[in-house]
Amino acid sequence: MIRLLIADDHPVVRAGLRALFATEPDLHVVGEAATGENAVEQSRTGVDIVLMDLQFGGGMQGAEATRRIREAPGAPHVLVLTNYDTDADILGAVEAGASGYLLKDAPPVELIAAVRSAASGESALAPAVAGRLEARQNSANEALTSREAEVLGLVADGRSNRDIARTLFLSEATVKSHLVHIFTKLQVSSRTAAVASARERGYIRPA
Amino acid sequence: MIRLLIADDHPVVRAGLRALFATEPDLHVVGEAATGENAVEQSRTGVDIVLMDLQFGGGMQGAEATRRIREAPGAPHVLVLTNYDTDADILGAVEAGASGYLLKDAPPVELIAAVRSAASGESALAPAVAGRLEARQNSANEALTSREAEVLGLVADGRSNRDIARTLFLSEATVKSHLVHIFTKLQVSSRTAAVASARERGYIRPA
DNA sequence: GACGGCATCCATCGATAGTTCGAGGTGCCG
DNA sequence: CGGCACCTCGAACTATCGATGGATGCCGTC
Repeated sequence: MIRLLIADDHPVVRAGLRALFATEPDLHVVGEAATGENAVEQSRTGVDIVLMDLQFGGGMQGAEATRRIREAPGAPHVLVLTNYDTDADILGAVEAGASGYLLKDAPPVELIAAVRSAASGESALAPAVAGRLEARQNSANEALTSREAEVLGLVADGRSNRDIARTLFLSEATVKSHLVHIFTKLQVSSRTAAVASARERGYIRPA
Repeated sequence: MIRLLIADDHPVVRAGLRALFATEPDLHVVGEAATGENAVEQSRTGVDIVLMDLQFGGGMQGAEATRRIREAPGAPHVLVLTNYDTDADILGAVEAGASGYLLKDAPPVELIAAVRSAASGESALAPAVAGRLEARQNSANEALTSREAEVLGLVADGRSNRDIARTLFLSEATVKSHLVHIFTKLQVSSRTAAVASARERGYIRPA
């Protein structure tokens, strides 16, 4: 018997997961949480698996909640279930101690299988997700330095090179220099393409 | 008796909606569609309300599907049910002929109420959404034309003016002209700033 | 039908961004 | 200490962008 805790701020999604697991005799949904804080609390009450959404309307986010849940001794496994497969999200979740990462549009069969493997201690990464993680490892050399990320962040806000230079107390030449490195690492050739690429890869917050 | 068609590419969400409406004796889910195309087909089979997601994994998107559904004589009402409340999405859905616009994190009660009002021909906009629409009307002077939005979308993907020109079969000069109008309306002075501003205002998809 | 308003289209020219070299300074690590 | 990675800057050059100004056609109004 596997006891499940569902943590998602969407009532509809919670109902869907509940309905889905109702068809499996050995899976029992023993709790629902609509916030990250609530999920952490309920995870202490004797559950085997936490199904965790990464996005919550407000307050603690899924990654942080996952970290807190995993801190406790004998903590349940956390299976992250989210909409997006951006690298930043995935990496954040895995670093926080998630045993698996699934997308919400995954077929039910896959979802149920993932719960069972997580319960037996195995890692369960959706194939598409696993591929991305691997790709990221292979191209880890193209990670931006903190200074480059800082510059890129300002570029994403629509600031000009001169403007960025003044903000960071640099010469315009230095800003351009950083940009050249950014372009190379992201394999693009303009600032707007760099921003687009960075968004895709999850280097920049979506909104 | 109200017959419902659920159109969403997430199995979990479909199950959740089904479970949710199962508690209401007068609401009957008579079909599910996982694609926009499928939703259009099934809408002809005698349903009263279509619950439509805007985002689909591939193929026809929700707005286009809504438009096609509403084209038919005696077409069912379409209730858009989505994750985001960006202006672009809302306006697109309403223009396509949606009777209502709800967010997926809305409480079930609100959702069920919306279905009933839509069935009786009323318009059902979530309060938060209605506010945004009104705000948009007030500042309607800065609304982008469809051509401008098209250009801006390509700019946000990091494409160059020449590239955009070729894609839209225009001269580069025309693309620049559209950009000038976009800049004026958004009160910015560079393409990256335009993209940043458009994101803030919800003219562009978050991810 | 003359009119203004608007969306779409185009061309020229100064301003900005990006390239390509160069180089000096720092801090870290084996 | 000698590499190495990172941050910093300059200067000259080219490509692209953005500003300015003008053209067309469509639509609704009076």
